Amino acid sequence: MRYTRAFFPTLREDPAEAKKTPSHRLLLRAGYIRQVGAGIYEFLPLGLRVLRKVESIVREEMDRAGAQEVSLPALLPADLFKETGRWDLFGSTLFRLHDQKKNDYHLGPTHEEVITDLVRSVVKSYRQLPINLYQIQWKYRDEARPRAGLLRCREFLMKDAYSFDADEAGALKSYAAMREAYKAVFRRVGLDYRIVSADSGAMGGSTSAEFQILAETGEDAIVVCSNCDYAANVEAAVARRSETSASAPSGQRHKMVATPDKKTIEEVAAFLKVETRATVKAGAFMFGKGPGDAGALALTFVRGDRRVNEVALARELGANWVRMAEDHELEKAGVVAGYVGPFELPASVSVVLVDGEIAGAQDMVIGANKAGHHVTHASMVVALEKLGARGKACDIRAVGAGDLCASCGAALQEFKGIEGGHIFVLGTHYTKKMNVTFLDEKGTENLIVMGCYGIGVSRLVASAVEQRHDGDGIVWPMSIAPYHVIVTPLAADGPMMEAAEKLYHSLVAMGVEAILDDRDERPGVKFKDADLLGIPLRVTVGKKSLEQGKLELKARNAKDAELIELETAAEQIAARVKAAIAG
RNA sequence: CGGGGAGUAGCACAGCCUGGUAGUGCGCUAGCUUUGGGAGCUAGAAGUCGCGGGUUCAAAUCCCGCUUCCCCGACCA
Repeated sequence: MRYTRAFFPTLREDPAEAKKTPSHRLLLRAGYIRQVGAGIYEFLPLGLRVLRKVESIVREEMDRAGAQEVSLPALLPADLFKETGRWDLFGSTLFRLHDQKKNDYHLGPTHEEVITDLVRSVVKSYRQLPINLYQIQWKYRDEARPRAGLLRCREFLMKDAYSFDADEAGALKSYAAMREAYKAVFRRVGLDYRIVSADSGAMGGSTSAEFQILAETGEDAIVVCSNCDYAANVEAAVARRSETSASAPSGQRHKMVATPDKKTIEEVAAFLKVETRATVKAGAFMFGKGPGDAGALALTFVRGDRRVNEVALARELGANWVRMAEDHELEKAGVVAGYVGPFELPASVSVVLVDGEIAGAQDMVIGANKAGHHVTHASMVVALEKLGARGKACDIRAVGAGDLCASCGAALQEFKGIEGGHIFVLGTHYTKKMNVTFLDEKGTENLIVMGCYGIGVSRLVASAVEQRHDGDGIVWPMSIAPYHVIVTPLAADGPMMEAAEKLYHSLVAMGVEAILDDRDERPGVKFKDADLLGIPLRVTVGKKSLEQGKLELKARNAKDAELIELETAAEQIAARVKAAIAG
């Protein structure tokens, strides 16, 4: 590509709409993407080339793993989502529309129903299983708040694969194959990532893992063991229960004390002169199944210095949604906000969860269920006994940095991550709802067991930039760079330009993707643009070195340039590109 | 969906409070000089001031409504 003919609209200044997220800022500035609306982007020539490369890597690894590519529509009639209930369940995130006959349609946010319907119409026998079908398709979700450029869009490119097996064991095998394929994809794209166990949500999944790309701008928090291979999304994380200072009986009788206007843990602990870890923090949540469900009240108790993990809470409650209760909801149940405790609870409170870490604690400060009062020297053991069937001890506390690994006891580290991929065993969640069966060897009808596997293709592009950029611009890995090399003559005509032309043509002939910066610009401008674009290799054709029969080769991620022989430059560069792609 | 901010030339922004000829820098066009990390000078082109309504002799500026975008939070199969 000759730069003078290229559609590379770079910006000298940071666009106002993207000051925050590095990938957003740089992809816009370097002319890879343009924003059309909130969470809607155009891919310009450079951006599309990168997107296509990531797509190709994904496609190669999926094909290698035995999956077959299909293309399902982005525009879908509502019937299938209505069949599984997701027409209602998806709520406002679904882009809905109707045709001229007023029939309901939507844009596909994900394609479980469509693919399941396809397989349902074809597969009748165990002989046809297993199958793994995938597509690379634009998905549409009406995100309440699109943000961070390509990281959270309303239109985004996703690879989604769906496996269909005769039984759970087969599904696990398919899952394992996808896990390996994903590892290959993330490695080839050049991403620093962690595979973490994840919450499967309420969608009936049993086994699932996320491929989390480490980045400061990530929306997810993950914990990783500093010693063993344990890693988890904090939503699903568990940790060793740590010693609570007040775990042993104090020998003192529990006692109600006045704590006027001391509502927060910090206020109470300071007032009673105890550590926050010797107090119990109460929480009140409403939970329910359906989106319109009125919900029920659940009280939670965790150690004073802990927080509740709402996802773990939902899991324990078997709920589809959980939110903090409002004061009027507490009042209605006869509970006093700020002074909630596990003793003397009104009968209207039917669900009480006590975190496992304090379930055995014997000497704690707790709310007295009476305005302005707390109870000291309280035993959670006794509290649980008295609660009977209403109470349950389970792990609902949030896990974070500094907690100890449940499997090996080493310290957990916490990172921010971008969810780049997610693999699930879905089981029969969809096949049951959609009645997708096959006949086994004995002629018995069985439900097909599914798995689903997603990779955010456009999100990986942005993620790569999040991990690979510096003050001057993007630093692409060779495998997904839009071009491998940029040839930069320091004059737009004469011997330097002639040598550059010659090198450029040799490179192209060898299959190297090259840009020739044939613009009549000052060197500084060319260097700045080359750095901003992030092309992995730059060859500078300068006067002095050319007179010695040499060229300067500089890697984008290296500090200095090296001199290479003009004669063999093309071969050397081609070899280097090839080696870098191979990783 | 709750809270905050902003829409003025391709980009970044000033002007608005105190109504009266639409401005600056970058980019763009032409010319001259310059040429190893975003050059200098000269001359130019380029704007329904987000949209609609109102007040006024007169609105980018004041008032009302709408809309879009950004940020924080909630949400995120």
